[in-house]
Amino acid sequence: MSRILVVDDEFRIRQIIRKYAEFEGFEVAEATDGMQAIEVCRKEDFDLIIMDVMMPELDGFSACKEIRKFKQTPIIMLSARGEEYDKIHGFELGSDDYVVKPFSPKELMMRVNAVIKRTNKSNNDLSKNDVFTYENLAVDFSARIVTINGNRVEMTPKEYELFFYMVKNKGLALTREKLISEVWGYDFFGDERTLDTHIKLLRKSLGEYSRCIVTLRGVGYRFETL
Amino acid sequence: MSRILVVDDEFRIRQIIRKYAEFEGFEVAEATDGMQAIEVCRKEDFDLIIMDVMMPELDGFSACKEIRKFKQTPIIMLSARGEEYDKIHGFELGSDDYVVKPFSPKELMMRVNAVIKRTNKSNNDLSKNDVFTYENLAVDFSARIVTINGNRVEMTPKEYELFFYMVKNKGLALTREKLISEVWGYDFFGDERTLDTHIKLLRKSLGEYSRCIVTLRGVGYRFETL
DNA sequence: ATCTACAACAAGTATTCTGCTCATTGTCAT
DNA sequence: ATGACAATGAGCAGAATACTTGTTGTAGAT
Repeated sequence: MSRILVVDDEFRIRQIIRKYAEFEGFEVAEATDGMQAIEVCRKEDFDLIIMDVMMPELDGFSACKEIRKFKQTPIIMLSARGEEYDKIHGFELGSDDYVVKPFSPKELMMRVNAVIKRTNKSNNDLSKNDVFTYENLAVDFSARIVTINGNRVEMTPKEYELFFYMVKNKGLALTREKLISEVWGYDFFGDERTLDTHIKLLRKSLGEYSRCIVTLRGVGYRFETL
Repeated sequence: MSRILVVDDEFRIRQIIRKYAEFEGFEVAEATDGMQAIEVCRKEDFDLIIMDVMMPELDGFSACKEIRKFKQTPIIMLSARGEEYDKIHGFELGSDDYVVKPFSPKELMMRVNAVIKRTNKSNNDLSKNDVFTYENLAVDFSARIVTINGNRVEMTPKEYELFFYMVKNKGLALTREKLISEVWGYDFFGDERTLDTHIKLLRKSLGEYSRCIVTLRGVGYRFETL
C-alpha cells in the first residue's frame, strides 16, 4: 500500500489529513517542518508528500527544492489562498499539484489519488537505472553482465545487443523491422530468418527465463516480466 | 502550437480565458454548450478542453463522457464552489483536472500548462503508454496486450489489428469497405464473408465485451463503450 | 590453423486465415 | 402481423502463413 508523508506545523491539519488518508488505505507518516521532512525523506521512501508552504524552520518551497535533489517523490503543496506567486513557484520547483487552504478533505484526497495514479503509470522506465532485475534475473547494462540465480550467463555480442534492446523496451511490442534496424542497423538487408535464429539462441541462453521473450505472431517479439 | 477549446455559456468567461490563453501562445476555439463541444470535437483535434460544468443544452459532465467515447483529449472542468460531488464525478468521468469558480486566470493557466506538459510527456517520452480502458477492459496498443478483469486475452494477429483499429476509432461507424481496406489493405480481393468471420472470432475473444462491437446492418460495425 | 559468431537455408511444426455452407436474425412491404 | 429477402453469424476444414529448429559454410579473431 502507498505511503504518504504529511508535512505541516499545525497538528489539527495533520490529524485531518491522516484520518482521511488512512480511511483511503494509505500509510501515513508526519513531519512538522521542512527540516524534519528532508531528514525523514532521506531515510525512508514515500509514494507521495503533502506539504504546507508556510512552516517554521524551513518553508515548503525550500524543502521541496531540497528533497528533489535526491528523491523524485511526487509532492502536493498546500498554500493559503492568495499566495499566487507561491503557487507558481511551487509548481516550477517540481511539485506535482497544489491545493488551496482551506481545502476540503475530499478534494485533497482526490488529488492525492490522481497524482499517485499518474506516477505509478509512468514509473516503469528504467532509463536512470543501469541494472534491471526481475526475480533471479539480473541485467547490468553498463557492465554488460547477465546473471541468473547469481550465475553468469555467457552471451555472444549479438545476443547481448538484442537482449539489452528488448529489456530496455520491456513490455513493448517490438516489430521485426524495429528489432532488425535497431540491433543490426537500418542497412541490414540480410535474411528474414536471421532474427529468429538469434531469438532462438537467446532463449537457449536464458534458460527458464526464455519465457520472458514472447512471440507476437505476425509482428515480432516482446520482453516481459511474466 | 497547442490548441485549446473553451466551452462555457458565458461570453465573459470565454473572453477572459481566451485572452490569457492567447497571451500564453495557445490557439483558442470556443463552444457555448455541451452539444456544440461534442460536434466540434468530432471534427477537430484539440490539445486540451476547458469546460464549464453548468451549461444549457448539455452539461459539462455529459459532454465530457460523450467526448471520451471517441477522443482522449485532456479536459479541465470548471465548477462552482460547493459542487463537491460534481468534482469527483468529473474526475471519474475522465477529466484531468478541475478548477473551482471563481478562479484566478493565473491559476487556470498554470493548470493548463501542467496538463499539457503532462500529456506531452507521456506521449513523447519512452513510455508511449498508449492504453485505452473502459470498465474492466484494457487495451494497451504499444504492448499489444488486451486484458479483461486483469486476465490477458489472447488474440490472433488479425484480431488484434481489427480490434485496435476499431478501438482507435471508437464511436465511429466503420463501413465494411473501410475496415477491409484498413485492416487487410486496399488490395484485398477476398471473400465478402471474411470480415464477418473475423468479427465473430473477435467477439468470442472479447467475451462479455463483445457487446461493444455493434453490428450496423447494411453498413459495417462500430466499437462503442455502452 | 583453429575456433567462434553469424548469416543463410531448409525442413518441420504450429498457428491462423479464408472460403464455403447453412442457420439465424433483422428489415421492409404487404 | 406475416412472409420474403437480404444481411449477418456460426462451424469447419483445407490452404496459407509464420515461426522454430538444426545444419552448414564462411569470415574474422586468436
